[in-house]
Amino acid sequence: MRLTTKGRFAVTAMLDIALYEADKPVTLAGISERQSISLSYLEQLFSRLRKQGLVSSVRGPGGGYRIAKAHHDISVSDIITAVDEQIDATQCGGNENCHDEGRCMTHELWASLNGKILEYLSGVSLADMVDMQRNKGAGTVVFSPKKCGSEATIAA
Amino acid sequence: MRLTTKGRFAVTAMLDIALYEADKPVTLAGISERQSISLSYLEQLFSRLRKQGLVSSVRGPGGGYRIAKAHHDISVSDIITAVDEQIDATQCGGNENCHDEGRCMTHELWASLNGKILEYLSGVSLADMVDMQRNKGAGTVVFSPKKCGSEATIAA
DNA sequence: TAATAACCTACTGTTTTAGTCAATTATTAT
DNA sequence: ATAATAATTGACTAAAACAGTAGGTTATTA
Repeated sequence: MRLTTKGRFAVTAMLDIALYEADKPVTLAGISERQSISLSYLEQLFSRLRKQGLVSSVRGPGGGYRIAKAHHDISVSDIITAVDEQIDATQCGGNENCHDEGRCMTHELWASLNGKILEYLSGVSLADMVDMQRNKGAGTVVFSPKKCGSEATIAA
Repeated sequence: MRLTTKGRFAVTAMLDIALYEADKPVTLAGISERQSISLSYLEQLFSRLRKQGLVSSVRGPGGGYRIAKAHHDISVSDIITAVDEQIDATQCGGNENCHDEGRCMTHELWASLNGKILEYLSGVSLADMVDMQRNKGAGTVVFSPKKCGSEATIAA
């Protein structure tokens, strides 16, 4: 998988909108200032976020961006995949470059890891992040994992 | 975190040794052939694996590499950190580049994800991989996670 | 009609990845 | 002794990805 500043900035920016959006949409210039992220870089990111339907835009003065869905319907993995365009740890996509028979020896390991990461990131929603941010300094916050006991089962 | 072919090749190579090591140590040339990994690239990787004490080397004819510890005492995360020299998803290491107050808004999220990944990768040992590889085609293999219900608890 | 702000495309410097190449050192078999 | 083997070391490199910059266009509102 790929976890870069692109994904990190995207999550930060989405959280920023979720926190500051009220009657008016939030401008990229505002996000840029508050989070110290380059405006042009934000534009690139939001081009993708908009195409994936995560945000909606309003042009002209007083315009900006809004979160396009309910906050608990957007997961961190949604945001990262929107800007990073792949969240895959296998690299041997479909038993391509493993010269022997089919998939490489460690294929199942990476596929399983991939599942773990995705399971976690898709279990944290924008709403969770907002709650966490608001409760900061107020004690302890717990990320709630969806369910328990989901072993990585591999069929040979 | 950083998950590249470097780490993948290292795990594959270690597994190869674990499978083929008997009375004789295993040569890099042999690994190179079986796993189609460049010999020179393997040399770089094993330089680090040796410095981390994961393998021991024997020079000269009949020489090669051996796994230096018990197979169940080497985890996948040990191997990856040995060659990749960082397994960190935060990037703001110690509240450096967050201009406001201390750590950035999403710091806890990445730290928590980091913990998840590390928890999983350190729970899979070389011995597990060997078992899995030997049991291949014999049905279903399950990676045993250490324990259950380990929520990501974040103190604000 | 002027300001605002999204939108789009192309370009760029730096770092990382994934190696290659060439030489050296230690060990064993002949 | 010496030749072959195999680890060990260090420097170098092409290509890709990352992290932006720059400059312009379009739509909307005051």
